[in-house]
Amino acid sequence: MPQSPTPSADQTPRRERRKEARPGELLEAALDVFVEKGFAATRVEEIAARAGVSKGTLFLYFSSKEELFKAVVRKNISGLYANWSAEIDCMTASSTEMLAHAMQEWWKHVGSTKAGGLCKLMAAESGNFPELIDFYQQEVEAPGTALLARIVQRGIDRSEFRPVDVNYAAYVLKAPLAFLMLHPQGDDGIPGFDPDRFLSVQVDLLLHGLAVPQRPQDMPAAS
Amino acid sequence: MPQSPTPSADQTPRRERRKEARPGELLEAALDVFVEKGFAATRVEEIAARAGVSKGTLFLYFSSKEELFKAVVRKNISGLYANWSAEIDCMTASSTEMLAHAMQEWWKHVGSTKAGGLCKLMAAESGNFPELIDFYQQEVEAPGTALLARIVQRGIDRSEFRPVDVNYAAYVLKAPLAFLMLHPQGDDGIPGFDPDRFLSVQVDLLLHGLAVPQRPQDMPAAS
Amino acid sequence: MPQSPTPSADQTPRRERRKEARPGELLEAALDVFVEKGFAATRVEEIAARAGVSKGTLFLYFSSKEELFKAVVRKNISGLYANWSAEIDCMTASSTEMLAHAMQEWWKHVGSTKAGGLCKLMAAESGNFPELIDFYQQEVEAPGTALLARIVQRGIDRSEFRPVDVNYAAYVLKAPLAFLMLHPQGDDGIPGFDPDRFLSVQVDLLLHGLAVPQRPQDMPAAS
Amino acid sequence: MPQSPTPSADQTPRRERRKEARPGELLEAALDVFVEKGFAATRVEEIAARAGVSKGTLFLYFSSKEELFKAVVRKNISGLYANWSAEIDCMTASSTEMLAHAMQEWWKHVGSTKAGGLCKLMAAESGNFPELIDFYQQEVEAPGTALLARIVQRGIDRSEFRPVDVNYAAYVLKAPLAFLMLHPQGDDGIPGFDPDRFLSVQVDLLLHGLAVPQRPQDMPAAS
DNA sequence: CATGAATGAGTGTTCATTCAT
DNA sequence: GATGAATGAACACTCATTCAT
Repeated sequence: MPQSPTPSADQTPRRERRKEARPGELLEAALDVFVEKGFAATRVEEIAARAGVSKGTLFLYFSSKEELFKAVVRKNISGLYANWSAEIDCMTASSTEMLAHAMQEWWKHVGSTKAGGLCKLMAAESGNFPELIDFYQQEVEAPGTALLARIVQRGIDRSEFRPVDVNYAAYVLKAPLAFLMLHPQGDDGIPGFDPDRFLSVQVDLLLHGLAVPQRPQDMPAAS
Repeated sequence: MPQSPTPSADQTPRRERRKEARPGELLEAALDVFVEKGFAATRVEEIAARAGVSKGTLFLYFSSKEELFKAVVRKNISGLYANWSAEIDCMTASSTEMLAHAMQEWWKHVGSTKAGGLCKLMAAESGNFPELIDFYQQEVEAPGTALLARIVQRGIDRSEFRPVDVNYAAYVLKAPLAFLMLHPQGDDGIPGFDPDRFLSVQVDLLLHGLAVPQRPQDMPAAS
Repeated sequence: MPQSPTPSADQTPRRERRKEARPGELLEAALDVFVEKGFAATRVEEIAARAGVSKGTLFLYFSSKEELFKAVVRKNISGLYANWSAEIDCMTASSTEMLAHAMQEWWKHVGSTKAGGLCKLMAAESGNFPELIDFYQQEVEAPGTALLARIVQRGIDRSEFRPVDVNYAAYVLKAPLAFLMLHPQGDDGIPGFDPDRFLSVQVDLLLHGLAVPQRPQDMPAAS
Repeated sequence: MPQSPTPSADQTPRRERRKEARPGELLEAALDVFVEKGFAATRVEEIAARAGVSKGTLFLYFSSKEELFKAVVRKNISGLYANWSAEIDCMTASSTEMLAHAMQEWWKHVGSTKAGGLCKLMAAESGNFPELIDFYQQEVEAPGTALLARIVQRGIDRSEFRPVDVNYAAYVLKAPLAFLMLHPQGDDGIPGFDPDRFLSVQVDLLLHGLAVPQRPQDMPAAS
């Protein structure tokens, strides 16, 4: 005990400890309210209240409602792509497995969580808030598409996949995720609908097609 | 009820006809503006102006902005799939063609139109209209899924398709349509993204799969 | 009965009559409050309250606090210069009399009235609200200077005045008016100070100089 | 007593000296910011920052923004004219030169400095500080007027000036200074306006008049 | 004494809703 | 019925002031 004679676990004074925790608490509250109400319909005062602070305090940490929203997106979505991209590089699995894995991971960590609500939000309120949509496009949509395109390209390079337009393939792969995200889950959802089952079927179909193979015959290797 | 039982050309004097037409004109204007701006960002004054009436008059027919929105949804979404189902029954094309046709038709007549915009809105601002969500589920989602499921079942029955879970297959087929609807088109959209091209790739992938057939044999190149 | 049987003086309905009076009432109230409190310290709500309307109504007629202020300036100052300039053109008095007249008129109709407070305001809050000061410069200062410069030029042309730099002379002439305006009048003012007397002395000095003429001798006509 | 026990150079430890210097540093910073921004537009936080202390510390020394402003006025305006009066008494120049000198000096040492800015502020926002107005009248306006009046009286006594009402003449002389002070200098000012030139023209006019001498006779051109 | 995190009343502005005409 | 002038409750954001540390 170098310093104070009563060295409890709480060395930092309460005020200071709170200061460091504030942004995180606000970000969490903001995520909840934005997802619940949408961007336009969210009142900053409610976010502040849920974080247990006053309106003024919120603006101490985030300079505007829009900045706060961006911070929420960065914290909950943007960062994930960086990790995933790195993860891809050191995987040895087949590209098929990789694709299935990537989609399942996205659903588990984004789509099925509150972060998924953010994506829904952006799609909905895109018309207004043009600055926000640009940000979202760059920070979320583009990296996501790029990640999937990279896996598809890898599959093509390794002759696992047919040669297709990788960008459109990436969009196709994203579609079911968007679909999943859009649909209300839980009580309001389609009764008996199981997201994981849906993803399995989706991956099976995308990889093997719906059509019955037409009498498998010789096929020249993809040029 | 727009179709009165006595559909004469012009019996009612013009003044009165306008009076009876008012709600319809307002609903039409409201559809336009809501789709363009979103619910929160829409000003009732603009709707009134587009319908050629004063703000006060709007409130004569709809007790609030929210009621007006509900009326718009009810008018435009209900019965969306009524005719289509019948059309299916008398088609003789292959199930593959049917599927491609159905998806393209949906995009052409719903997804890319104002009705599509309404669906986007519903998804987006559903949080604020919990009562509408069931309605939307029953009137739009369920029939759409059923329609696709029927085609898939037909394909399986005729040995055109592999036997798969028809409901999940239907969801899978709806996914790209939802994706398409969600994404902003025109200037705000992804540069270089072509919805029709996207649908082609999608249909190709869903029917033939992404994976190279396991036991590569001779097969004529798909024309 | 097209012509109602009780044709009182009030043919226009009360609501409508008010509508036409509103801008004037608001402008009057705004003049009072702006002069009393300064631009920044004035709350639009107080202006509205003094005009007997709600805050919202004010914005029905003026799109912002700044626009309202500009309108006040236009109504109370800008317009006067146009009249004066025309008046000048048809006067036959000597340039000396004209100058004295112009300055007295300005003091009577602007400087000594609430409008004078506006000028004081502009000088004070010039640092902030750069848009406002540009407007004021163009709308008030420039025309005022131009008017005085014109009279001085006329005097020079008619050999009534010595040839001097007319623009600086105009500034010199404006100086005492600015001085007058700046000084609190009434109870707070300098005891025994009489603005009219001040102007007389000023005009006398500016025209004849303070210095004793040095033995009047031959002097070549101004080239 | 060469090393007096009290007025040493630096007996107090640095910490404490800072403590005692605080109010002065704050007043200096406040002067700067108030003059730059005006009272309403000044943020106490900026004053504190410029003084190198925290916002809270400022309130330790001044109970409110308003009190701080008053203190600034009292510190910077009082005694403005104390020395000048003595200086006048021992000058031997002509009264004409004295007047020109006095006005130029005032502009150089007061009008164009921060103190001048304070006067502008006082005039502008006086409405919000009624108690300061008497103070300003006694400490600034009155002594300034008296000083000029004394010079004019001297000129009359020495037959340099025409006999005029000395008090009003003093006001007339102050007018251009007030005018100068009021007008924004630098970039915001009237383009091409030169304060020194303005003062020259002013002095020339006030001393020799604008009007051509009535009985034009030979007179050497003013050098 | 000094700090700076926290506050909350206050600001200009918007817009759904009302109601006298 | 139809109008549109009027309303006032919100809203995002600011900043003088307080007070726990």
